[in-house]
Amino acid sequence: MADYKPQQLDRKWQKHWRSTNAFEVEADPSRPKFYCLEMFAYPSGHAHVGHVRNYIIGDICARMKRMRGYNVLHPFGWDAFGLPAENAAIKTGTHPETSTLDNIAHMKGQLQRLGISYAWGREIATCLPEYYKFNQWIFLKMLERGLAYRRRSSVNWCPSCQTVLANEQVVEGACWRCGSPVVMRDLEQWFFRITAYAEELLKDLDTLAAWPEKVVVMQRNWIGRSEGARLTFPVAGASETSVRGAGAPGLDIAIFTTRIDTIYGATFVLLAPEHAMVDRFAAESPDPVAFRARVQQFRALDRGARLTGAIEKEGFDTGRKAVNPFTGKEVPIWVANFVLAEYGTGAIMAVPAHDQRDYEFARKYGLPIKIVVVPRSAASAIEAERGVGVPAKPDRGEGAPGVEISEATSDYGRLVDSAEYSGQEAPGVITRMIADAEKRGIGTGEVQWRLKDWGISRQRYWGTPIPVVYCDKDGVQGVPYDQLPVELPKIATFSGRGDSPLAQVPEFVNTQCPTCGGPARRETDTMDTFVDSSWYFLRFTDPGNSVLPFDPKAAAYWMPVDFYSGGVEHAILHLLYSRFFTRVLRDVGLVTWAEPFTRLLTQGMVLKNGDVMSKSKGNVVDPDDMLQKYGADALRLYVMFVAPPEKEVEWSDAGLEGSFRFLFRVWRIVDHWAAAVGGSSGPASGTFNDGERALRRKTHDTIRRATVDIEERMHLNTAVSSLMELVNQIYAFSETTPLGPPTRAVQPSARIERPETVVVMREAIDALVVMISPFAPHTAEELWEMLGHKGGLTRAAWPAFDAEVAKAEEVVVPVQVNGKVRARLTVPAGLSDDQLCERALADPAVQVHTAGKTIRKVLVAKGPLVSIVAG
RNA sequence: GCGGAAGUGGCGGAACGGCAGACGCGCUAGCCUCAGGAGCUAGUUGGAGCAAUCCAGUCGGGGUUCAAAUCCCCGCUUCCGCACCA
Repeated sequence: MADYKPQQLDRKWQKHWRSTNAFEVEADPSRPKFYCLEMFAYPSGHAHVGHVRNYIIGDICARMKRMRGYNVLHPFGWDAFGLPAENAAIKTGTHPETSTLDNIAHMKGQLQRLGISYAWGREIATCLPEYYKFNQWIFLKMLERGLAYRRRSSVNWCPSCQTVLANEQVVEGACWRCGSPVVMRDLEQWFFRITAYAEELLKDLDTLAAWPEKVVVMQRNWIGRSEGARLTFPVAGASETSVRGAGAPGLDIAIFTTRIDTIYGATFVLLAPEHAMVDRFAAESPDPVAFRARVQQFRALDRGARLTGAIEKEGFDTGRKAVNPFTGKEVPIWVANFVLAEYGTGAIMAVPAHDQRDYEFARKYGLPIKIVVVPRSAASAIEAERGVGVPAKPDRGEGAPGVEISEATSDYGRLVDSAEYSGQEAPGVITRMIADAEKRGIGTGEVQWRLKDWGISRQRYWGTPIPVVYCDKDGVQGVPYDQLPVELPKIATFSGRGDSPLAQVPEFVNTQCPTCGGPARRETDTMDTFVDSSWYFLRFTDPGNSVLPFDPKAAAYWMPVDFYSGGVEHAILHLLYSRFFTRVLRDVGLVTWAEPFTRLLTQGMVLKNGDVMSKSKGNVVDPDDMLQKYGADALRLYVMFVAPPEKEVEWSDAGLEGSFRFLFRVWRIVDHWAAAVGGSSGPASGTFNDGERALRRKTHDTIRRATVDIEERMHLNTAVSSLMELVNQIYAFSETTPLGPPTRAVQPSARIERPETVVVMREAIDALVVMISPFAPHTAEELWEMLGHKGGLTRAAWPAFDAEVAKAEEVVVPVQVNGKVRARLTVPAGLSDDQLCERALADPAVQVHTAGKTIRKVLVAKGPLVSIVAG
């Protein structure tokens, strides 16, 4: 027997694939395309089996589709900018470029040793000017279209290191390096106006039928559309005219609410500590110093406390009043720490009876609570109680009905104590109240989004320079296209001090104004690395283009990505930004559709000792160790067999060994039969005996199952198990032939008398080797060669399923009596329902259970299966 | 709190309303072997029985159906996401 030395096969076939450019492709409109993509990698240095699982999943898909006749694009690249490399540079002095390129080289080797079938000719790395030039190009397009803009925004600042910190550098409110408390600092920053696409991004989620429901829901929540009304609460006493809603500018408080139907219960107004009106009230207050001190307390406290969990709701009275535009009554204005400045208008009307947060706040400070909605279910009970006329408690103040409530009820229902709206019900009354507010000029219907514009400025070195210059005379200007890329200058030392590292490079900062030629300064911030990953899948369609991000024709052929797989941690940001970018590029005219990823798979993580693998936990399984022991194929097969791709799995050495044993089992049986079945060809025909027909049935049934499991259901684990079943049956069949089992040496006298046996065995073994090749490509290629096939496996034809052959001649039909299986009839296939019923009722085991009972019903269900109801 | 997913042998997991536990790991017995942590064969949900077979059984409780792991309702548990979004 030929030795099975998987490590040698790995080397042999990987070399072969490389030297023949086996996986490089060109667009070919005459052939159907398939774009298979795994999320590209951050080059951290070492891939562990958790990362690698994803690449294997994609590879099974890519290899299978190639054999199914598709022109398969399966590229890989590197998400190569980012903070870790810069952090390392600060610590060790190694330049990010050096460490990044080293890491890429190492990880690329790892993936090649796994035999992943990438078109390496299309490899990209986002840290190279050829790539990030087009980040800048897209930025300029956005700038032209008003989709990129500047505004002040706060960043984390470490006063001790004198530097800006990214969110991931802030650990529990403190600097990652020195542990000092982080403060907020306002800087001018660049934003992408993703909110301009909010409506479309939300609506089109409905078209993503082949995305996991979970991801769609997460995106929907993240976008967070809510319908409501923007209403004006004039500040009392500031201007007499404002009471009628024609208020002097700056003296109205705008609020957003989704519950205008509760407005008669709005007994106070709350402002976010950051609300513009707060500063004004402070200035006008009797004691501005004390006022500002309290505000400052909230502004400072907020951020740190929010990380650790729920903060106690606190606030204080501004001493000012606003007029509820519906009741016409004055209500107090408070500042509250839980009101968010960045959502809605930064101010709310508080309805303590119908909002739990407002309720807690009202209770704490003794503010009035007024019930204005009676939920349908509780209506009669509460009305009965109200009827007794329990006096209002002092802390509920004027207008509070005599109903004791212990929590807010936010259910919809019938309005009470709401002037002319009393007795009406949501949702109708909401529409009417908004219409009335619009008529009176005190408000308008409005849609609010939880999604905010995307701040892309990073005060970092290792990223794409933002292609903008500032001229004292001509203002903010995009760098002209013909001056791209704005290259990242080499920096020798990384101090980790200062706001933006690039600001410390005068040769970079000082430039000329593209308009007047006078002195100008460059933007020194770099882009968020999510920009890089928001369009890389398009770059793969035309990675060498130096004029455009990609040729629209290339994208038109290859896109959209047919199968995209990666970690669920990118369910929101990366995927949402990619959908946003694709729409922008559509509006720019480079592509013609909006959704970049047709089918999405979020693969589960690989755990070790019940925990996510990580260097710090010391539980990393290095694929290279496994390759050395068992070869790439056993690892690939195991990772696919252990569970469905979406599920997380616990790593098991024993399981890996089992997969190795299976491959060895395949190797032995193919080797055992290679001489007998190899070399010859032709369709399977002849007069087959029972055993031969059974094997053919199994072969074709396996073809059907494996094809569906891989291509449609992505149940790679069951695809493998069906192949295992086929192998088991091939072994069993082999035992019945003169050649015997592969464990026994073949007798010199052994000869296969029946040509049909050879034909059937060849059909089974050929199909097996082809179908196992996506999982175990090295072993399969070697066996394929051993069987005398020429031309390699990567583009061999996937076996064709023949329904006639797979059809069973005899079927086992279970018979249920009152829902329990009492007999199994072995009958020829194709009996009529009546014949089946007749035989079922005649069966002795059935008669035992129907004896003495009346047969009430007999039916034949698909399967087939006979169901008898007796009683 | 809101939203999502899931609960099946000792373990990983199968089963597009129709034979629960495919396939594998582990374990048990036998064969082969100088030996085996190799290979082969058989067994392996629990309980009763020499056995044929019978009873129970897919988190718990109801329901729909000739038929439910699967569909519906209530509850429990676990995991994940969002988390004061007005």
